[in-house]
Amino acid sequence: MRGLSIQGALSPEDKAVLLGLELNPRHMSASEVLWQESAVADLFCVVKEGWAYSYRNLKNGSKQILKFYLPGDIVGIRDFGFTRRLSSASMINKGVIYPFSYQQLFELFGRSNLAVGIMATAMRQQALLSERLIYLGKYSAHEQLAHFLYEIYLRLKRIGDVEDNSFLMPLTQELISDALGMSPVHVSRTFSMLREEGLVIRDRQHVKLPDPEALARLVEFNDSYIDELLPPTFSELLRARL
Amino acid sequence: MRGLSIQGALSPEDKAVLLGLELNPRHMSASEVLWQESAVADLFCVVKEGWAYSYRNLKNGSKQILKFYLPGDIVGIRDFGFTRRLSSASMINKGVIYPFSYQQLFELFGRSNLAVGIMATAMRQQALLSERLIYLGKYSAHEQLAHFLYEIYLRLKRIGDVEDNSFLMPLTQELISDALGMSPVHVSRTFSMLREEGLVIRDRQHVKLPDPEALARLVEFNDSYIDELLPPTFSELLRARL
DNA sequence: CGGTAGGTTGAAAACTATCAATGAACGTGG
DNA sequence: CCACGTTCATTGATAGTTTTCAACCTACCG
Repeated sequence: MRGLSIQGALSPEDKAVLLGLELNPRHMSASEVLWQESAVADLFCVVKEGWAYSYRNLKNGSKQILKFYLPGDIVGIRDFGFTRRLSSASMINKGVIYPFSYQQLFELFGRSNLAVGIMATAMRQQALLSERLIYLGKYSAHEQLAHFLYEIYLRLKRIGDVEDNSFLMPLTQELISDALGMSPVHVSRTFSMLREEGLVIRDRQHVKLPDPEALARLVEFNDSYIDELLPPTFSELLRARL
Repeated sequence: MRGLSIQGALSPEDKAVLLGLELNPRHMSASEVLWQESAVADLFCVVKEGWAYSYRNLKNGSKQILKFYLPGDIVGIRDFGFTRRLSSASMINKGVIYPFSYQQLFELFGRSNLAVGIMATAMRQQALLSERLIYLGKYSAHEQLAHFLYEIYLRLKRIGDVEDNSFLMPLTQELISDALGMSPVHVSRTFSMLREEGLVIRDRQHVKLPDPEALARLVEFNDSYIDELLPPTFSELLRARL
């Protein structure tokens, strides 16, 4: 919050809240893990010394790093609004971190449950962005396009725009190519492959996924980030305020 | 906020705030631009009908799409906390959107300037993620690594860990390869190229950028997302509350 | 002193981009 | 209703980038 302080934007109450936070410096050794993906998400950390990084382990054995954290950075707000961690986090070298619970973050938000909701919504968007990054980094065009289509399918399904595994997708292959970072020509070829495998049927804007589960298996889809429900502990806290 | 409503987590005040928002549906035609990158950022939109997308125009003439927005999605919170847009946004087909000003978002945050700060911090992280996505998608290993190193350089400089254009980077080439989505072997080769061009000198963890400006030109670095200052209008609003 | 982790280099294979040509669908105006 | 231009999609051939596999080297650490 140094930025806000510099700009004189913190009220006495804000400052009191900040100063009232218990600082429990935790000394970390090199390579020490902060948390593993799918662990329960209940805190974030400010890095005081040392470097850290967040990453996702991939099915092919490698991993995709999402971000490096330098001193002063905050690790783990990305999972705010989720029940479980979407990615692992680990130290690179030895250092010191200050953990804060999401509950403390709640209190920082004051009385407004709406603010919590907005924050959670924003973090959900970031989760989608992270997933795309993961696929851009380490997967072939084939898996990327499959993942992309399955994501669209789930998002449309959530708002009731999927019927009989079919939906309307007003995207040209050029737009898709600009999203997935490949050439339009290759998008076309990849669509052909998916069609030959019986995974995707497409006629102009009409897309049908005959076997969504097969697609999901192909891309190992983690659909927790599509789900809009807040974790149970969140709901309790939010209701407790009413 | 449907999710919060479902969970019964909204207080009467929250609901009053929501219902008090003026809804000004705006009808958009296909391909109509919501905003261009580096335009002043002052609002976000909820998509009611139609699809939209946010993207970044690249120097090589193509563009990288960051996200597609479906009905119910929120376009443009990503720029909350920035003076100018980091990416353009545009409709795909025709549709309807509801614009809301960032000032309204402010008010949703209630009295807490801290909450605004946290939100802005989170959005800054998302901006970094977006930049990486852009480079993963459309740039060669050479430009990607250059961009990566320059980002680290700027972030370290901000916290005073750069001296004489040199800094300590405790990353192995394997970690870098996992971040940039390329093989460790290729990271090594790309480092060699940058060394031969006189752009990067590296000895184990010691990195020196003899000519940071040349690197910046190479990657067309947009450093606004590193900068931690909030836009002037923000500061005014925040101070007005004290 | 030897083991290990990290880095470099070479050659072959795989993947993807680019270029170019062709075809299908769609909207528009005559 | 048809002709036409435009956009979008497909296919083939070639070139370029990146990966993989392998060997080798160096610095560091017990």
